[in-house]
Amino acid sequence: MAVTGDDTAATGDMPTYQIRAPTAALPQGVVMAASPGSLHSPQQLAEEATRKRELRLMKNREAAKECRRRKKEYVKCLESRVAVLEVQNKKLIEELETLKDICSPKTD
DNA sequence: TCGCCCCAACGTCAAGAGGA
DNA sequence: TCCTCTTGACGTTGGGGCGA
Repeated sequence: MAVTGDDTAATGDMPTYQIRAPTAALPQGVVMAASPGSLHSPQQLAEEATRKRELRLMKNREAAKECRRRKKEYVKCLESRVAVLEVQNKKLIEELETLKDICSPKTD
């Protein structure tokens, strides 16, 4: 997998959401087409067209699943970063208040 | 128990990006 | 220019919660 989101979670740069994965092997059950030169009759052509469509749908089905998986991962990463930044922000506000107390002149 | 709503996951289509 | 991949959009489906 080319997406390396975990190492940047909640710290530095956002992971690249859209990174192309190297083309994986065909899903199970997919059979490569016969060579086009071996097709002649309209029926054979129709079968070939159907087979190509089914192959395309199968690939896109898998691609959509993977795309959603990456998106969920990305969103989780963003959420955890938000959580970290909120804690950080809270600490800084507290620190600021402390410094204000220290530096402000006493008015008794 | 039933009908309704909400949500997550899915399959498909279409458009755009990028490589050959 | 063609082909493949990626992803947003949309409709469908199944499961869980909730009130009548």
